[in-house]
Amino acid sequence: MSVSVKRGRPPGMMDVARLAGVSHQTVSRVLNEHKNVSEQTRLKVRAAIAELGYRPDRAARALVTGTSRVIGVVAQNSSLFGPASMLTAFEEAAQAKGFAVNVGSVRSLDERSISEAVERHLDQRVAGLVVIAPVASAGPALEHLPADVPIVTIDGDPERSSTLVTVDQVAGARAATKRLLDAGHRTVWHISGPSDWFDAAGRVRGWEETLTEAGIEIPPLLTGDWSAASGYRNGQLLARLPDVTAVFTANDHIALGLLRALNEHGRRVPGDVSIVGFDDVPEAAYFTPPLTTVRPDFAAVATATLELLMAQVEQGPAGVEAGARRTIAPELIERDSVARAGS
Amino acid sequence: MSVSVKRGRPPGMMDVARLAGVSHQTVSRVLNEHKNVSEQTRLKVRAAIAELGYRPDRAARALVTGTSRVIGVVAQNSSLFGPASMLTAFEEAAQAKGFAVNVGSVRSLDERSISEAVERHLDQRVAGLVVIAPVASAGPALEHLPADVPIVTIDGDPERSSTLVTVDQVAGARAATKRLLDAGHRTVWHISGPSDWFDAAGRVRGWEETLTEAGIEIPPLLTGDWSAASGYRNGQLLARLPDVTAVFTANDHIALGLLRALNEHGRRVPGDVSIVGFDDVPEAAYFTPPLTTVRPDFAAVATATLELLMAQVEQGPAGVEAGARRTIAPELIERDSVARAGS
DNA sequence: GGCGTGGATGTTTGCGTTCACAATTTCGCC
DNA sequence: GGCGAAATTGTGAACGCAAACATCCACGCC
Repeated sequence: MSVSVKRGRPPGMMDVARLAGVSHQTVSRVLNEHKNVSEQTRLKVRAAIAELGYRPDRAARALVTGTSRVIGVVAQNSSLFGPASMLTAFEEAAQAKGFAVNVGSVRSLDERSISEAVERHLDQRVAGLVVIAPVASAGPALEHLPADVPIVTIDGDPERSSTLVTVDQVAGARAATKRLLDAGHRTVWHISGPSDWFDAAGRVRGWEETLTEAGIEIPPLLTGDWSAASGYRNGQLLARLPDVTAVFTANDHIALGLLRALNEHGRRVPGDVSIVGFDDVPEAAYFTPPLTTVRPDFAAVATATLELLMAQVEQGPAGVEAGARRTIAPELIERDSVARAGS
Repeated sequence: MSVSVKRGRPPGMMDVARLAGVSHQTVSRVLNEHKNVSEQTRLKVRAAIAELGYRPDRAARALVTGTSRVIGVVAQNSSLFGPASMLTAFEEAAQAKGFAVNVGSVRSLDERSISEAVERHLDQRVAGLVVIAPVASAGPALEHLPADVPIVTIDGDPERSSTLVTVDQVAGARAATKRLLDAGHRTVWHISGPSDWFDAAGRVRGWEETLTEAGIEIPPLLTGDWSAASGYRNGQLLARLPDVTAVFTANDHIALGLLRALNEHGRRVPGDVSIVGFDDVPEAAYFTPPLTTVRPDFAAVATATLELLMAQVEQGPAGVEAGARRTIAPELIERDSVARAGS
């Protein structure tokens, strides 16, 4: 609080240099932790910085270096649990590495919206881009962007050659389905997410494959939209089919809706029907009954994403390219919504 | 794709000016939509911009104008429904006004963490700051920042003189409590949020006031931490007290945990116990039974916040100061978790 | 003792933009 | 038909910083 001369502009490197009795370049060197600065002057400069309350101007730095320490994230603005969790997990990881995160949320995941969000980020000259693009329509939006901007896609199109981090939906779905089969159920039904989501598709595939491998005929697929409402709607149907004893839902919220439908129809969980969800939302342990579910490791996804991105940022995008990938295996969390068939 | 000469640097205003046959300043004028530019040159410049794929460099602009079009938001990184919803709602609103949003999430809401996050944003020379600071400990962190940075606090300390936007917790709690009383219950219990949260305190107060005004003695306060787990824990207790017939929970997740506890103890909702929650999480309608709850209007909060912030940004922080306030009234959403006493 | 070597510091330049001011053109009007 | 005001365009800074290059100094070596 020593000096509070209210000049128009905040203090710059020059001011610090003057106060410390050195050149502005020396100040710059101290800031960037160059070697070849004597301990003595380093201290003087540090003191001057503190006294003036000086902060380096990122804009000026960005201007001269041509790059910022900001990462742009494109995500859906809904409060869908998965994407939202990804976002905060990533933000935290980036922060630890000294990067700021710019969110460009998007109302819907169509090509146009995503393109616009990406453009906005490009305008800001972000150092890198993370796109949480779980649907096919997002692909084309990323086709035509400058080759030299580092980008990592989360839950994007496995077919495309981009750098990608995904949760292993298939493995998660297999674990869920297998758990139900192992409990002695003759077959397992599935309420899926929206069919244009890769996540949903992967979960359907894991379910189908597991059934097929067990030589079981695949029951009709029910389609939801991640919402509890869709779980309830489909549940109305399932609840009337007495031979339905095991359901794997594409996420926990669908499971919640299903739970209510089953309950209203007098079918007990897990007594009459066993259920496995996906996501492990924090409340899943307090559903009635506590939900057995599949937990994706969002922190791991965030870390992997950042690693891949940093590699590109540092080595230049050409260095790594070739579509590096990372797949994160989810984990089955056992709780009380699964019981042995006929028990 | 007409021109793709791979120069090191992206094209600048100079390049555009040369191509259009005008001065760089004219390009600048076109970009900033100055009057006094003839339609003809405007078109020429636009064409040149398009041809080169030119993007103005925000860093350079920020350098010279001394301000950016970026707003920093400090929020808790947890996936707590309220704060997360605020964040996305605000992001969307800001975007519509042409502002980018920089998230600085924070692990816990203590003074140090918040201070650090604020510092990070200040380093980035944000145009304004939004702090979602629902706890008292956050106050001091905002005490000593430069007077000239626009800042709006969401759900902050009502006692402090800062510019503030809040959900009217007291009114919401009153509505919830009153609803229960109107249904004929002799009294209403409450499971609160963490006591250091203003939101939680406000809800407690609304509950107490309503009871007091009705001449009812206030039952012991049970304290939770927003989690379903805490609802369950407190529910164990409540479930054993036969005279508990109405509970107002500080949020929907607590209600969910309570629901499970009640269920396990064979107490039916709403038959034996009526419940009202708070937040209206998307799944609340699919709890068993569907939860009557209080819905805060996050979009309205976001809009109000942005308005207050913009006023400061535009008129300079001095213009508005004096702690402008906005309070958003929540709405009671009737569903099936409340029944007449003794029915 | 001259010369090289390398550490410490200073000087200059330019990043891409806006701002303040200057220069030029256009046009109305008597 | 010329003069002033307004419209349009251009010129030269300056913003705060890092990179490249230049300078100075101390030290050790043959």
